[in-house]
Amino acid sequence: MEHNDKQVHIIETAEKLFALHGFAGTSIRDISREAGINIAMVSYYFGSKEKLMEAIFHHRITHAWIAAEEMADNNILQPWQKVEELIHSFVEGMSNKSYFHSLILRQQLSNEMSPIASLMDSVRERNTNIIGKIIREGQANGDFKQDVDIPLLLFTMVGTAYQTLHSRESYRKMHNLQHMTDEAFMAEMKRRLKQHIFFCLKQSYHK
Amino acid sequence: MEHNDKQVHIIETAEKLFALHGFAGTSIRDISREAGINIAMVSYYFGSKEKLMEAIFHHRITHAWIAAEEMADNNILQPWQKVEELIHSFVEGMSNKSYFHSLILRQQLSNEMSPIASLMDSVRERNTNIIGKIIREGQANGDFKQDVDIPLLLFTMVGTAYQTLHSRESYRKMHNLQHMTDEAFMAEMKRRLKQHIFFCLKQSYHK
Amino acid sequence: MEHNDKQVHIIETAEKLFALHGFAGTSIRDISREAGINIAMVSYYFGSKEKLMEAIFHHRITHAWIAAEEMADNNILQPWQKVEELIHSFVEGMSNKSYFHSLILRQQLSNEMSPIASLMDSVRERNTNIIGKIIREGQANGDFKQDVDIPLLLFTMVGTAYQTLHSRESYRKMHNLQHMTDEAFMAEMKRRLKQHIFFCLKQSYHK
Amino acid sequence: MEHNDKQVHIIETAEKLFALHGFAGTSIRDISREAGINIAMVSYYFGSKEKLMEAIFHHRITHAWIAAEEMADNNILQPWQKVEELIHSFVEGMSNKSYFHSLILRQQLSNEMSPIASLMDSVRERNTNIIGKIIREGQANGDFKQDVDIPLLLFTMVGTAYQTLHSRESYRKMHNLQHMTDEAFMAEMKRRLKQHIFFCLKQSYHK
DNA sequence: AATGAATGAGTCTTCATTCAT
DNA sequence: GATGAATGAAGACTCATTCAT
Repeated sequence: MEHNDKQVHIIETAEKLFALHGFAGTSIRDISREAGINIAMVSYYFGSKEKLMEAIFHHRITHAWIAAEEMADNNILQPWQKVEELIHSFVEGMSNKSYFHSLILRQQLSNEMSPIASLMDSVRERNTNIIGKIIREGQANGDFKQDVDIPLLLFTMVGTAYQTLHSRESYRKMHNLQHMTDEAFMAEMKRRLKQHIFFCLKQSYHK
Repeated sequence: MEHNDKQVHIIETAEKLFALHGFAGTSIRDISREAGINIAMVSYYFGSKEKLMEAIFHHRITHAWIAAEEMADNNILQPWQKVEELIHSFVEGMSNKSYFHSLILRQQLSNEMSPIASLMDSVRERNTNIIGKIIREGQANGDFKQDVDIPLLLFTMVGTAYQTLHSRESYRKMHNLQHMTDEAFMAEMKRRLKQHIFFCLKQSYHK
Repeated sequence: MEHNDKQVHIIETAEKLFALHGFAGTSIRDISREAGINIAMVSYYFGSKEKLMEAIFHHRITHAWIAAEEMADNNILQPWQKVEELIHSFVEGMSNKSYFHSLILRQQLSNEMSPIASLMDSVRERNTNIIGKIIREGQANGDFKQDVDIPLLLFTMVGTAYQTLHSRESYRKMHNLQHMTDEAFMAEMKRRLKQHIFFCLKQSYHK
Repeated sequence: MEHNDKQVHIIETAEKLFALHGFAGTSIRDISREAGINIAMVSYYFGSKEKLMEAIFHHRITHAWIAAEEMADNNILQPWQKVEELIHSFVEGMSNKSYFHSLILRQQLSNEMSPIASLMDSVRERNTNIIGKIIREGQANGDFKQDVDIPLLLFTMVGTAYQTLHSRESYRKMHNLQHMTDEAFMAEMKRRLKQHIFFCLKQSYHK
């Protein structure tokens, strides 16, 4: 399950190309050309194109969301601070690993039964549980209403973030922010996005 | 630009397969098998696989959103009613043409310059203008705050709806609604979804 | 065997395209597009693409070379005048029906047994006989040497004319005749060509 | 630019088939069947059918005509001996590489602009220069007339040789030489052909 | 451990031809 | 008599994968 440097290089190259052109739209030749490796390396290291895709998911998922779980169990932060922290880490995660999140979205669109699909299902379930734990804690201490629809809340967070990050150029144009540097613009957009999501959730379910 | 019955049949079959498996992941052979037609028909009618994809978009987009434009100019409805109506028609549209909306999402993920991309850009621009018009009307009569971030508002609506409709089975399982018929469940989910989006927007930006 | 106007139009269009791009390199679609007729017309009128090719040859050959035969039997002209006349009519024929002569050359390159090949063989035999008759007449009255190699003589005439007419632009450039009109240049080139061929033959075999 | 044995085998097989049936009339399937190789090898080695055609020309042209250039600059031979030598090497070259010369002729018939066409143009120019050099040398020492039309002279040499070598069977039949072995016949025909061309040129332009 | 050579299956597209009208 | 619709076969080319080295 551990990958050496060369394997990681292939994985991340493939992640990018699969994200941009889809699984079927990316040939092993494309990957090997972009990564500067031999065509036979993919089959050699991963067995097949399919298995390479699975390797990408395992590579990314292994170390993810552990922090979130710890935070949910944290006793110092207030529920709303936890939500804020969750939104923050989610938006940052998505914008840092944007290729991977494109992959997730693509995988979700092809609703097939596959090892990857099962893996993602379990991830989604875990995420729901984390949020559920926070929400229930908030309901217990009177911060949240009783009729919060947790999945919808998760969908709003995920969906809004997806949509915004994938439409960054439209967003920039609509707000006439072309004068900013790329970095400054991204920072500003993420700031507004986090605030916006937080407002959406807070106002909807605040008691 | 007009398509006969057989052409529409091919278009809708391709729309479904492209939505499920992607453009590159769907072969003309797959389409012709599923549609029960000869393999050569696709090239015969549309010229190429690429042109077939364009035909799908033109087929769907031609008659869309005209109602929304009319509604925005409507003088009887209040701004918030218009937003409600917009959410309603958007969610209904997306759930009725779910394959097509998967296609849009896929197209958005491959951020390439193409005739289709330009077409979608203009559609997005039009949608933004419609909402903008409603919001500004609401700001004028004091219904909305002044600092509404219209693009983010659009992204929340679109993103939440996408995410929910594509995760309908997860949603069903999380709420233990397996006892309902498919129709009843969909109706209930859409009801909750519309209400949720409306709350998100209303509470965030209501003055 | 008689062709109506529409059929002749198809024949001549096909002749041009076959000459330029070869038989296999020209599709029935190309022909019908260029001729402005329906795709099914070729099969309808001629049965098949192959049969259309045969029709082209029959169309052109039926009325050809009859004059040459008459001239050979003529009693007034001297043998060398007949040769001169032959060269003249051959060069003119080739430059007037240049597409057809390209076809002949192409057919000759594919040394296949076919109805067309047999037809051309008989034409070549007839041409050889005509020249043979003139030469023998010249040998009888002492104008020609006895050891004239008639086929080689024919090949020189045909080959030189072919080569020159197909390299007209090279010829023009080599002689810096770009200032002339196309018509004037062609006339001049044909004049030189005829004279050149005549000299080649006359000087070689004149007694 | 260097080709291994297998590539040369493919090149020469394709050369033969293209010569006999034309470029469009020869499928990659035909070539691979005749050469006893896998269909994908052509694309694998040469990239495309078109590139294979270019490879044929580069393969043949690279080492050609260098001898001729050296001979033209030779100080021992007399101009007429050089012409004789030129005719000899040209006829031999054409009969040894008859498939390739069919290809050249075919390429010339389709007067298209292509990398190959440019290549052939430069070859033709070089050949003309070589002959021109010899002729001018002959004019200087009084062997040739002043008004020699060099291009026409070249066309006679090339055209006669082409025409004769491609009509060898007709020639054999016309002279009743079926009793000779193929080798003996070819030797005899080439002997007569060279002499014939030499006479044509000599008598036309000898002072 | 790593790779260049090779291939059978599959890709999209075009072909000449047929047939119902 | 003439044609638009339709198709099976074949076209060139690319694919993921294997194997000998």
